[in-house]
Amino acid sequence: GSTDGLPFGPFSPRDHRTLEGGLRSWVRDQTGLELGYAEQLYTFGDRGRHTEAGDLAPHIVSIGYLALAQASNEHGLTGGVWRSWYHFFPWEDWRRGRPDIIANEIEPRLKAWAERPAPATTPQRLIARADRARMCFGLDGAAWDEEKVLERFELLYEAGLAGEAQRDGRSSADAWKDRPKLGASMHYDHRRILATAIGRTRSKIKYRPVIFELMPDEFTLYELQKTVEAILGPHLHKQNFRRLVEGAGLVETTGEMKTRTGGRPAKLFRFRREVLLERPAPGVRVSAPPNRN
Amino acid sequence: GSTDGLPFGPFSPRDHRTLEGGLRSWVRDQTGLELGYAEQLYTFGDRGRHTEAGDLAPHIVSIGYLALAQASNEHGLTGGVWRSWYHFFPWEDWRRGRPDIIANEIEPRLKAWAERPAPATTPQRLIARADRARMCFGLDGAAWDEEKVLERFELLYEAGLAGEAQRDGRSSADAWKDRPKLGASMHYDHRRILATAIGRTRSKIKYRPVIFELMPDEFTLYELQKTVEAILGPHLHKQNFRRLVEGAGLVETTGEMKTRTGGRPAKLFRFRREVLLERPAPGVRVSAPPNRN
DNA sequence: CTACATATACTCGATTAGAGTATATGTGAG
DNA sequence: CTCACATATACTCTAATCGAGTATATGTAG
Repeated sequence: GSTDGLPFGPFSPRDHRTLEGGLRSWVRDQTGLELGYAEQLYTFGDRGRHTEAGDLAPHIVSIGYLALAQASNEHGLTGGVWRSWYHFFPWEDWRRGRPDIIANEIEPRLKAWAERPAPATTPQRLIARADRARMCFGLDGAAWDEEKVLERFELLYEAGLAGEAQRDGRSSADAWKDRPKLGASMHYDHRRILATAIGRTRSKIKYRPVIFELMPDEFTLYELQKTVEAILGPHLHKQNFRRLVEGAGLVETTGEMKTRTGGRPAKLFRFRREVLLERPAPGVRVSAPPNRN
Repeated sequence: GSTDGLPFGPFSPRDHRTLEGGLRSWVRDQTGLELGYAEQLYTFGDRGRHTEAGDLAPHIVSIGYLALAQASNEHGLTGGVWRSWYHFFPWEDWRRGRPDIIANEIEPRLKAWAERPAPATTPQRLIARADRARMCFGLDGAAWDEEKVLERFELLYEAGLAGEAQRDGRSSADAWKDRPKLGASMHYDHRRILATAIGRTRSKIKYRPVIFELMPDEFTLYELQKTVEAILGPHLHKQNFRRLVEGAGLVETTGEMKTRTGGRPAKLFRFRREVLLERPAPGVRVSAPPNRN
């Protein structure tokens, strides 16, 4: 079908010495992309992960990775297509303020779900459905935590609002059963893996300079800010962002300027590699602005 | 031999629905311990992990977990022995100030190692040996980052200062070859896994209230502080610790007092579960005091 | 030449974090 | 019995940081 999925492949110790080496090699084969920074995310091995493929399929354990590549790399794409991650998680894109889908779709449908009794098998200790919805999606004045990407997806999945839930045969007595599902579905549990990756990226850029894995060698602070915003969601206070990034010693000027920015020309900067030797956890330490519901 | 190792066992989707369920079940069988909080750490699957078992051994992929259990649980231990993690990582224990082993053993031996040329196969981008040693162990005035447990162990391993390196056949032209190795070795790559677990725990308690998984239901703030210090290493400013923990809404008084503390009786506290509904990332947000080299 | 957009410098106030002082109240040695 | 001691707890002070705003510079496009 037209459902998207992540690149994946088998690992054999015969062919590859390390897991990460295997990853790089078949991502190269499948997409033509040369990966930069890569880190392990999570290993998915629960029974029934591959319901999509039928119950008789062999048990597969998948090791999810997060990897970054420079945007310029995209031209070399020989297989697959590029997709914005917000295609699969529209509620995560706060760049133009709180996404409408939260108030229009998520909030009412989750509230309806919260009012139905949870199955008796649910352990005691668990937080009530309504409270989970509130904390995850920042409803009723709660704060939006941009790192809780996985929690939010799992909640929607449990509530039967993700396409995958239906496919996996999770029945849901949802009154909104026939309403469109939220965000584009993916093969297997790949959307879960992607959710983990987004959350990890959002957390990581705050204490490791991985943002520069996505940038060209030279860039303006505005471009850097737009990249950070694309990852984190909310838009940032420009003056403070500058102060932050320069004060943290993350960048240095190249001496060049970039004109044709649509305004005053901007200084070009590059990543200041020495920062790795100076600070234990250098990163873009932005905190989300207060809740803007 | 008398070498220690972590509890481990096989996973079969036949017996267990989830990876974590499998973990809990055979930890219970092997040790009698009932695990509280558990989280996946890392999956170790590189070729040659099991050198100890010989080259012909089948390739084994291990999924490392971090799990916490209450101290009182310890009495139920039916298998294995309890060990302080500082038995394996003596340089991580900063509770009584900077451990002597750093100045007496680690610093001179790492400096000697740094002066020898790195093998030609080492990639360009890598940070120089001396700089890595400096950043990892806070030498020459650099800050000590208590979360870099894995980086430190890997450095010692590479430098041939861990017993496992010798066992794994990593030759090292170390002038100190016959000097005692640092910290107690463990089976396979279990010390690596433990290092990952320590680092993750140190990071986690700062933004998740997992510290209470280790505490009894009621405790004094002093006991809580000692537990945090046992995990993080450095000792904390008592008055500020109180302010922090109470101000964050993490605890509430039970109304009871604990006498026989060796001083003025202390109020008893319990974990305030509601904090989970109030703050997105509640935890013991202590930052390490400035470097005390 | 002027509107506009972006770049960049500087200021201000609130909050927080590190550190210290002061005082309260038990236990146990003599 | 009392006093040294250890711990508990309240409060203060100062510096650093953070969010937010103001002011000004310098291009491009019409």
